Amino acid sequence: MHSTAEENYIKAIYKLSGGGAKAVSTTGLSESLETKPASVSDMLRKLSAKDLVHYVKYHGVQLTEEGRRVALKIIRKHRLWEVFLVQKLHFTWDEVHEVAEQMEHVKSELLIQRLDEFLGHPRVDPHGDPIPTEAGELRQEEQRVLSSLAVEQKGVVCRVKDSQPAFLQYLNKMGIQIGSQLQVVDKIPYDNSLEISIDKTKSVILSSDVLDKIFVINP
Amino acid sequence: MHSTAEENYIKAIYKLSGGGAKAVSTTGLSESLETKPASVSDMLRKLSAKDLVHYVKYHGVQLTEEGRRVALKIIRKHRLWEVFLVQKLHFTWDEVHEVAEQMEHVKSELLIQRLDEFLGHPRVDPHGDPIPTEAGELRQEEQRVLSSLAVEQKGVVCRVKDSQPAFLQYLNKMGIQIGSQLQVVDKIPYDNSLEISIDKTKSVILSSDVLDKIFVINP
DNA sequence: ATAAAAGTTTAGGTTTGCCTAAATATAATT
DNA sequence: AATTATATTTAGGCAAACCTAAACTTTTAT
Repeated sequence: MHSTAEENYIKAIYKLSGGGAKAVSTTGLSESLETKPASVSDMLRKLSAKDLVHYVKYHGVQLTEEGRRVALKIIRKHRLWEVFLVQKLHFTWDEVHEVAEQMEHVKSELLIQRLDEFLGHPRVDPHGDPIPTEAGELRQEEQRVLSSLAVEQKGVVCRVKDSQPAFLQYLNKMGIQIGSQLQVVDKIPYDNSLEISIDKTKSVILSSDVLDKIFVINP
Repeated sequence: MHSTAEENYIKAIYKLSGGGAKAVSTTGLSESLETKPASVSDMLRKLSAKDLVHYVKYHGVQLTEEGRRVALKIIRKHRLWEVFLVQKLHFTWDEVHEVAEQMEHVKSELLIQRLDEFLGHPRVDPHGDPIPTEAGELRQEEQRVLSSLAVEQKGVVCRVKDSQPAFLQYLNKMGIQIGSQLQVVDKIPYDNSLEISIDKTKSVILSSDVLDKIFVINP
């Protein structure tokens, strides 16, 4: 098994490299992890010995296939815990990160399987980022603007375009958050507003201004 | 804040001393923590410097008031997570410990507050052990053997004495688990068996053997 | 093309938490 | 009371993960 420190390096490399694609610099990592470059060099040598990264001195690191697998596992755990914290314990978006950062290192396959089940196999975290599958795949969902849905069509909120407090508060009042299950009930042709049902419980009318700012994926 | 290792020592001292009462030996701790006695001596010096324990060389340790406070906080976290794992994620009694052992070290006041709320402020963990309050108090519920209840009396199952699979499966079949609400319906003097109603729905006859292994607290 | 600047690695050191082996204190036995 | 046995501590080391300072590469700018 890997140490917490190792896991944090792997995760940081994954993020900085944009999913394991490009190589990452020592300084970049040291800034991201808030450690000194010398410490990073140290750790990269160790990770390289474990074949979690390809490391060429003075020329940066990249994740190996195995490293990428490990990264996705950690990210899966992190995002599932974020969903738990927001949906079940009513944390706000800004409160979750620090705690999820700790929970992601708890070791138990069964725990994550059961948590995933308990949460209803969510596909995005509270920030709208996709949750890797158990198999370690990061399926990129096709995102659509809510305004583009036809009557009867469904979608799960995955992203909002406007992050101003006023807008977020409005969504909150409506009962809409990332992960909410929406369905178009009716279309009002006069002003292109839509009647939307939220989580199969209540329904509201949203103006086309608002509809243009909400993105959904297929349920 | 305290390290995971420190927290584990504090918890072990608490447990071995029976709640912080008596002093605990180096060897006792080393066995309980699966480390060598020399390592324990080492750590005790450190904990003593932090005033978490009273440590007199060659004569054992005891928790200070502060140490006891810390211990109860950890135990509270551990037991709340156990409740979560069993009640929400459907872990079995034997699967919870290892995982709760890791989760108890996650640092966040808010997390524990919210978890407690989410679980409905449970008073005992899945093994029937009491959960310390947020204030750090261990209210000791009076536990009674089920066999000691008179006709009409009620109780909530808080623990069972026998943890062999056969017995647990039997209870499961009967529909009895920790938290079940029981009431004595009738007494059969011939063999001291009792007719017990379970969660106000059905009722069964339990032999005195079984009755002696089930403990309840006042509802 | 070469010197200066920036980035990276190595060398040597620290702390935490563990280890073994040796020394010392306490307890048990004769 | 003296000796043996057991428990505990001290001394010296090791690995992980960090640090600073110095050495070395690569890049940039003259």
